Amino acid sequence: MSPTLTPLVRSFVAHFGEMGSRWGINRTVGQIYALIYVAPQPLNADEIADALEFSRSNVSMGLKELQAWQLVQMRHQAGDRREYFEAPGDAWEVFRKLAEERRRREIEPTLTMLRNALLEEPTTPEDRHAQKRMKGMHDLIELMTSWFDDVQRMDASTLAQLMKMGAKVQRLLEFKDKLKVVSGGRS
Amino acid sequence: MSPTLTPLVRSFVAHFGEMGSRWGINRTVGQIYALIYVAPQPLNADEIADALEFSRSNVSMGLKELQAWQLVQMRHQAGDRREYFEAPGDAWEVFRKLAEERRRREIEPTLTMLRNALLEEPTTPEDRHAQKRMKGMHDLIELMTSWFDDVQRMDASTLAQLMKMGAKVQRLLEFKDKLKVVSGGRS
DNA sequence: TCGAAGTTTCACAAATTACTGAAATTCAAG
DNA sequence: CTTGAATTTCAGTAATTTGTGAAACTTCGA
Repeated sequence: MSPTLTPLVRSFVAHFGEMGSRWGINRTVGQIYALIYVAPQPLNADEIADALEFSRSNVSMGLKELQAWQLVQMRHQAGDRREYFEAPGDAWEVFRKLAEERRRREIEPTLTMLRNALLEEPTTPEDRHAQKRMKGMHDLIELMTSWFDDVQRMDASTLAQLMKMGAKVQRLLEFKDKLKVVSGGRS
Repeated sequence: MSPTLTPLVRSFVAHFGEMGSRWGINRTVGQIYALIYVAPQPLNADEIADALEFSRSNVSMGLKELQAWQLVQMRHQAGDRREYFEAPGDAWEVFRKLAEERRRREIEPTLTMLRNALLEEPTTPEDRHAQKRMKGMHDLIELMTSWFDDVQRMDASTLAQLMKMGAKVQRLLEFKDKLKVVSGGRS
């Protein structure tokens, strides 16, 4: 990191580097994102390589990965052929993208594997038991992800409202059930 | 993996090995968990080492980590000094544990860093801008995690109800708002 | 079409992480 | 206490992942 970064930015960037591995991205990628995130204006690859003292190609790879995650977007500036990068400011959108990508990488493959495993005809008692367990895992994941789909489709204000309600949503649900009982409806 | 495993179990275990790295655990740990998860009865360390063809110490380490994640529990069997391990069957509970642990490792450190950064007095325009961005990140994470706390505190049936409703919860919220308007209440 | 500015690829080096087996430790029964 | 089965630690090695710099490639303007 070149001395042109302020200590505040420097420590933010360093933290993202350290956490990167826990988040499934590498150090470099984390730091590049952090730098772009706090920068007051879009940065180009050279500025990033210079500020973080990374090799130019490393920055190029990192930017490519961040674009795959849709965490940064490319902009062009008038009269400059270079590509500039910035981090979208809408935090909700960022969260949504992260969750979506993570799901694609960390959940979907497992769901596919489980579905296939459940199609097999069990041949032994062990397999029969194993399939029961797999079914349990499969059903939970399916429920969670389809709920997540629903939540993601909500607009930000509904979501914010839901979140701010927190556990109070429980009371609302109870209330709803009471209404149904009184009017003789069913779920 | 010894030939005593059926192909079904074998592929389940192999999948957890491959996915392990994406989930922030290592291959060995993933495979050990998978094996315990589908096993019809608790297993001891030797059985695991034998079935997966891992060194005994590797299994020992892996079990230690799984216990730290609270994904397996230890049992003792009468007249046998060895420790036997099994995976809790309640999938909700497993999910809760995973989420909690992940939060502790992946979110809390960042929240702490952000809180500290926001206490600093900005000395330059760049820092002022950087702090604004950090505040945005901080607030979102805080909102998400506190909502998560709320959700976790709900009992399983409320949660299941909420999830099955999915996007329909939006209608319920709108309904609630209408009631408030009619009765002159406020949020 | 040429060349300059920019980006990407690739083979290798460096660093990190995972795994092993021997040695040390723990623990319960005799 | 002593013994021995079981578990854990640890240092060294193996494997994987990450980062570099040179070279290849792309693109756009003249």
